[in-house]
Amino acid sequence: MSQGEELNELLQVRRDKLETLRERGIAPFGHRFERTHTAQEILDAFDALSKEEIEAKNQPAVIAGRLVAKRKQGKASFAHLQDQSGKIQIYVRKDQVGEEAYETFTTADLGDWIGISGVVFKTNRGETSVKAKEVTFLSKSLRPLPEKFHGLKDVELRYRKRYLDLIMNPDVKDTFITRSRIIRSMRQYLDGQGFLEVETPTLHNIPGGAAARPFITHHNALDMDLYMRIAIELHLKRLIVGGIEKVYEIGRVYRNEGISTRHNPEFTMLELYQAFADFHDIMDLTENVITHIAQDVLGTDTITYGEHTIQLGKPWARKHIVDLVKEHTGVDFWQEMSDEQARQLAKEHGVELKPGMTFGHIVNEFFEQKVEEKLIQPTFVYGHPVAISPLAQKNEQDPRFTDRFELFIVGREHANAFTELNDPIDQRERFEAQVREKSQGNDEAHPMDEDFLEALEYGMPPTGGLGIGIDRLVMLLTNSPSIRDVLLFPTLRDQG
RNA sequence: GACCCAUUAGCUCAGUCGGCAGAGCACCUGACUUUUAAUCAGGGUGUCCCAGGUUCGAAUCCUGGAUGGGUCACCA
Repeated sequence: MSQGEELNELLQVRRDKLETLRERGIAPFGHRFERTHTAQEILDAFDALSKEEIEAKNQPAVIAGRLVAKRKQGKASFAHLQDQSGKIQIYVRKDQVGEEAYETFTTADLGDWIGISGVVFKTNRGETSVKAKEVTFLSKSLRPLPEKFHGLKDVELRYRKRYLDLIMNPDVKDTFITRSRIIRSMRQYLDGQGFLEVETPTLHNIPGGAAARPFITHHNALDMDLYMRIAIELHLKRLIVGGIEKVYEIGRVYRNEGISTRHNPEFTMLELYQAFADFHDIMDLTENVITHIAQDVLGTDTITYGEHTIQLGKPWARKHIVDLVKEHTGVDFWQEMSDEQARQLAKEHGVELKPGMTFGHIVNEFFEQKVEEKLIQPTFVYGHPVAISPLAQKNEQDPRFTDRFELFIVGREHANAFTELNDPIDQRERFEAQVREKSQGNDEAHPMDEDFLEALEYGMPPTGGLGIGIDRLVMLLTNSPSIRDVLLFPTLRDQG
């Protein structure tokens, strides 16, 4: 509440009640409170028992929660308290708690935090509840909660005031609990495979490791611009050079791009590098880690996403990008051809190109415009063209393509991986090609990174690397249609 | 960035052809000792997103803007 804001009746009433509490010697913002049970613990232990069985146990319980429903009935009241585990009904009688405490309870507002000490019982209607012997006022709520039946639906309010969304919509909390479990499961799996988790800088001197526009920031004391990282890649590969053979980081990356149901400017990536491995090994690892997470967190490898039923059970399809383009369009990019011939094919098939695109870009455009959205079941698409893969090793048989794959599920990219380019001379040429692209207007082309090249020149073992977008994986496993549903506080414009 | 849609009470939403701003929940007053979207009686609490314009008169029509959502673009 800003200082000057005039209080409407709803807000003023609550402030008046706060004063009344103070006058009666009750702290409106109280102190520690020791409880014996959560709401769910009581339900788990007693809900299956009969009214008589519960009565015979005469089980004391101390609970605490937010008052979310209240049904006053003269000298007795029913209400529901909500804690992190769920809701439980309480029954407060004037003749049990005394006049003072009953007054405190009946004048409490929805949203206030209350502690109850009493015994577990079951009502005539069969709801397991706690009958109060003592009422402790814990904390005052000065603003009214959203409506109890319809909840909070306004999407903008749900994102801007996520706490209200969490109070009113139980599914939301479940999604974020699942998100936490997914990440924990991922860590446990990788740790079990002997990977070392590390933390590398998010402030970079050169924004590399991906093709994306960065956020620029400034360090005052050094008087220099820094970039928020767009990928973790180049630092983890330096660690491979340093002899850490299995390494990963789960962390935030930042890309200065558009916002959509699948893109947030900051998002969470897993990146992982394994010495002496190639992209085939990484495919196996990717399958293993995702099916492990699904089994561990959801207990199944068959999941529902929107209208689709997805089989996450192994093995997943593995298809070359050129074969997929051929399958879906009839165009055969295995044949040797000039950039001009490729452009002609794009024109014939209605594939839109930007100026300066070469053979490799055009193959990729065919894939993105004609194939990608059709890959519903898990599919490893491999063999991406060199032109769009400046950090991947070339394929030995056909150097137009690389030993790289992307994982597609429900038509979306979920992972990107390759046999890492460890030839510093080739890497320099790739960077130089990217710099040329940049000068031709591709502002997402990769910049030259001399420091990284120097690291490669000391010798990097053959290495397989992987990136998984955690947010999209959570979307998939929680059946969430928008990335904002799996981010507690998605990026929004400043309120006008 | 383009196009489409939305914005009315704390929340969820109506509002007809341009003619006094509405409902339910929440809230306030009262009744009520096993209720549960408690019930009963009474009470409307508002910058109709903002700024202009048209009109005797605008929540409603027009123009511009803000915020959000969707689609597209961007995102290897």
